[in-house]
Amino acid sequence: MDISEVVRRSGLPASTLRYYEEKGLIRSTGRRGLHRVFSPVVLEQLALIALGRTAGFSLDEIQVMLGSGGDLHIDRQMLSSKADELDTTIRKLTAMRDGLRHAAVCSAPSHMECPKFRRLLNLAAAGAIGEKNTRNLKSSHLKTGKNSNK
Amino acid sequence: MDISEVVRRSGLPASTLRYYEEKGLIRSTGRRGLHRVFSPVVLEQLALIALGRTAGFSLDEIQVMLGSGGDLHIDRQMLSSKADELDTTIRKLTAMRDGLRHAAVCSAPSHMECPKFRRLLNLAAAGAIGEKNTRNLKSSHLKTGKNSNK
DNA sequence: GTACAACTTCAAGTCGACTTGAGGTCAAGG
DNA sequence: CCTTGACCTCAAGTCGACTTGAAGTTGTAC
Repeated sequence: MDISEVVRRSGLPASTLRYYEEKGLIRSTGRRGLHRVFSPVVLEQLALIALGRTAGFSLDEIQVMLGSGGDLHIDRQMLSSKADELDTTIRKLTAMRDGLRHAAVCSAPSHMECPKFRRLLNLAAAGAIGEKNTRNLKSSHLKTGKNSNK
Repeated sequence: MDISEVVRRSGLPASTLRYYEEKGLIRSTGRRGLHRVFSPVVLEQLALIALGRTAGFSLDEIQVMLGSGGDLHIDRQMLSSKADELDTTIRKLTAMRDGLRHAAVCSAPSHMECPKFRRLLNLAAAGAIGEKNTRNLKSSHLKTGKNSNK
């Protein structure tokens, strides 16, 4: 497969594939002239990378999991702790979602006067302010506007 | 209150407070000499900002909500749609968590041979690759290491 | 055989939310 | 009055994951 086919089948832009290769996350099996040649295996690896990214792993962490050998060696302990982290995140987001949901239909004249909203506020203050972890928890959903256009 | 008290009570560094002021998210009520003076109201606003950040709003979005007036005017529709986005995120993370959880205890010799893991992989491939939104969903939990230390 | 779209490399730019550093000012305690 | 440390400003740097652009090369269809 040449790069354009990988692009087609993975949905990732060529620049990303080159970037991943440069980082050592994937490998092209050779060159036809200058052009990279990929084995279909790369598609599976890309799916794995996507999986990892979605789970919140950084590319560096993923690189470790993929190992330099062909097949992955994933530390089960790491999986477990990552799952726990995810769980914490999920709990937070759930509280947030419920709070937002309520605020959207709350009858209080101002959100500030709604006890539930204030409770949510405290939760946020305790969670995001004043602690050392838990910062940088973004999840910017469909924020790709500028990227995917041009 | 001077800035050091806001720092103490909010847990945010002074640089962040100055940054927020520069961005128009908070306001100092005056100066004592060069030094900023804040009203206690700012603490409530900071909690609100933290809330918004945790829910996945950008600072720009939050700025709109806080309005230039003192009290917030939050679009209920926006809350609702943000809640929906959160919900989608939560669902994804939940699937991911369960998959990881399983992979951590799976008896298959390699993860690749576990049907559940492969299903997760497909899920990730469908979700993160090949679609236009849903990228950039990080949630880097306790990834503040470098920040909070120095 | 030649045009040209598709590939290549490498350096630099982008985005958001801050942080860091240099260099300067000043309110308050002794 | 004078020191000092907390505060100030402004420009530049950081981090991760890519993207963009310029400039060059080349497989392939005609």
